[in-house]
Amino acid sequence: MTESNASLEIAVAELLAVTGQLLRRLRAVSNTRELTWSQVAIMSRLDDAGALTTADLARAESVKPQSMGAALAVLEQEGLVERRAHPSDGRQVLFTLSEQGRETRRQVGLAKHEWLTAAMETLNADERRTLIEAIGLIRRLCDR
Amino acid sequence: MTESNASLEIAVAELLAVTGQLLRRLRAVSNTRELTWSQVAIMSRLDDAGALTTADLARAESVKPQSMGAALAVLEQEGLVERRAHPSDGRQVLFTLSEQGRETRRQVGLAKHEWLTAAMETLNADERRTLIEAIGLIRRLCDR
DNA sequence: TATTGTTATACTCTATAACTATA
DNA sequence: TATAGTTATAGAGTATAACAATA
Repeated sequence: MTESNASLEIAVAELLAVTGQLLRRLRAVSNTRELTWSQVAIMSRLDDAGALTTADLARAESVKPQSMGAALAVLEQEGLVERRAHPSDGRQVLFTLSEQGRETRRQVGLAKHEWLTAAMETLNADERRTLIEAIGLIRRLCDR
Repeated sequence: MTESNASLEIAVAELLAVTGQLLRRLRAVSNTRELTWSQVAIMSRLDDAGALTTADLARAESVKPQSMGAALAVLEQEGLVERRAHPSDGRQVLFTLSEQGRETRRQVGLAKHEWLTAAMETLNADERRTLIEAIGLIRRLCDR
């Protein structure tokens, strides 16, 4: 029990460390001026879901609605997302990817993935399986 | 091959998505005013390594030396790290954790881990093993 | 000349607080 | 009253550019 707690604590510290490390590494290698990682994340959500409100996106990305509103305003100004009124609730605003947004996301998104794709190609089949399984686990932790 | 590339690309996208998600989730749950995640990361490095230069830390955390310098200046001002001259190279500056830094890191660090620790406790033994293995793999990707 | 670090400046991401409009 | 969104403001984290000191 003591031992298991200790190893759990180590695992927690390592997961935190490696998450930050991966994030900064990604920022360092992909310094394109075209789309930031946060923008890619938002656009991916919209591409998957079709249309989402500011609040939906904020919840999904674990940020405050005001923060998401600011991010969406930038994307809208750049013509990458479009807003339309909610059909039945006048308070809500629905966002979708614009055609240009879809195209930009496809091109820039892939370019931004390059480094990580190359890195993951160095893993063998077992290792990739482990990593993919772990991704599902982390997602579960986040959704708790 | 096409299939394997497609699944690799999906894995890349998912890893990126879940990394950002975990990061924002952590920021959202641990909004303590005491230490930021970046500060915890730097202090952990110093605790592990003993003494490191600005450039060492910048490399380790994949940020520019100027960025690391700014972060260290804040930590120093708060009495959490101490600087001393390099014994043989007058340009370099060595940083170590202060006694207060070590103590703060222990207390605040553990508090900041709480949410993730609780989340990881919901995983079974197999799942934890998978996650721990994946952490090592991601570290390898980052160090490439 | 190359390296280490500092200073000045700016941008991104996010937060909190106060407000408006709609339900 | 409660919810969705906006506006205003601030702080953390990082980057680039220009500089000084040392190797």
